[in-house]
Amino acid sequence: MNQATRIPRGEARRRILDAALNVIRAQGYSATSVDDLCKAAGVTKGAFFHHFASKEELGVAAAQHWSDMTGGLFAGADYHRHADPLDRVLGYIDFRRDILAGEVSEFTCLVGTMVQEIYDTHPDLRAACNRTIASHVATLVEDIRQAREMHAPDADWSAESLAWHTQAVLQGAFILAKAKGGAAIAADSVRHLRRYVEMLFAEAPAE
Amino acid sequence: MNQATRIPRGEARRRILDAALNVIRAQGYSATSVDDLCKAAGVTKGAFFHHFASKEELGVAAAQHWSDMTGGLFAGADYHRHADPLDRVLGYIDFRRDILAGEVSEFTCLVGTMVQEIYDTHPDLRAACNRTIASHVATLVEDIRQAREMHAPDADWSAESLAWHTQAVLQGAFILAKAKGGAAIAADSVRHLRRYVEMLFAEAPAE
DNA sequence: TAAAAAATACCAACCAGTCGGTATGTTGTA
DNA sequence: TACAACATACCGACTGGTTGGTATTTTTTA
Repeated sequence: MNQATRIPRGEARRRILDAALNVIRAQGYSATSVDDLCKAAGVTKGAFFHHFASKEELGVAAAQHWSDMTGGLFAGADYHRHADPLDRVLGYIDFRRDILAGEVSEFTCLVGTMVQEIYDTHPDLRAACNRTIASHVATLVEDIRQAREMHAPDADWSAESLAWHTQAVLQGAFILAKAKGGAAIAADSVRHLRRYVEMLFAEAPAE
Repeated sequence: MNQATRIPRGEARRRILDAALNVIRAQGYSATSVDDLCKAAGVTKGAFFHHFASKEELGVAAAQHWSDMTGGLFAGADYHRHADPLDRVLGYIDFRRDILAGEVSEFTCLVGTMVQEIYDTHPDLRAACNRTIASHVATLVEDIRQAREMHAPDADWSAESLAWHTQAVLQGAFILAKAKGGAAIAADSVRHLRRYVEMLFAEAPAE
């Protein structure tokens, strides 16, 4: 009967992955059933298990899909245009703050949500989430390293550890936003993060 | 047959709550079934639903129980002995860092884990988690306010926002620890937080 | 027409929650 | 102080519905 709404052949997998991004961010991984995903994607269960051997495998693929989507978003953002690497780092932080708008489920992180629930019960999915976070961290490290060499070469912290710290602040900010029911508290935390980075690179040279 | 292992009358409720703290932190809220909780607590399903009208109501009670347990832990810690409020704030941060040891599920936060999953689907439980975090934040605000007045009265941030920021860092650090499978990365982030607080209160007066 | 892609129908295990009933107090009263 | 009346705590089999996953059939396209 609903021929008009039939989905084009070959698109089921992508539609399931796109649906997973939204549904899992709103409901969590465990509370999201395969049927929920099929309904949101507009496909049948048969199509689902044709493309994914299990729910966990979908989760792993969704983590990679999230990595691809957000990777494109950040790669295309224009904070990269700054000549000074510190401006690129601060531009990244500002970009993250600007994103904090609208519904909570729209700006929070898929892999942060998933790994919170499944880290001890689904090793492969945990590893996939870790890969996604680590690959995003890797895109920050080079700018931070350059900024450190230029502005704070003797600092007692590593570029890697600061890059991971930015992710800790963001992930924690998402949790507070979920608890309070709004983005404002998250933006406050990102502003503290910006101030911290400014101070790290503004310190007077050793006297 | 197992008369010896029968649990004393009146202890079922407490045992369920204690079990919930551990099981939910390890498996997440949604993935934890009522039967899981009953098994871990050594009680029957009948006892469970005698004390809690629903799984969500158990979650709400567990958030309060967590608040009571951790509230006692922090109230009894000896960073409160410092005369300078800044030392109390830094002592709190060090205390949080020292706690980061052992199994991930033993140092992570119950309400952070729960609210991540259920913020959009279980309003009462979300509110309970928010109350727990807010009440912990409240225990920090007074020390931060005093430290601010003493060391940085003209700062362009509020005591409340810094207190919430500490929780963002901690919650985010837990997520990274879950993703990476160890406490080390979390301790790194808490060290960044300490450095930030030190710098906030060490700034030279306006020139 | 062969093979991939998707739909349909179905299963056994499991889920949150219910129910009738028992064991163990606690309270009122003579 | 004895005992009836009642309340609380607990038990575990059971229910309707849902779960992740499978087996089979139909459709599409190369």
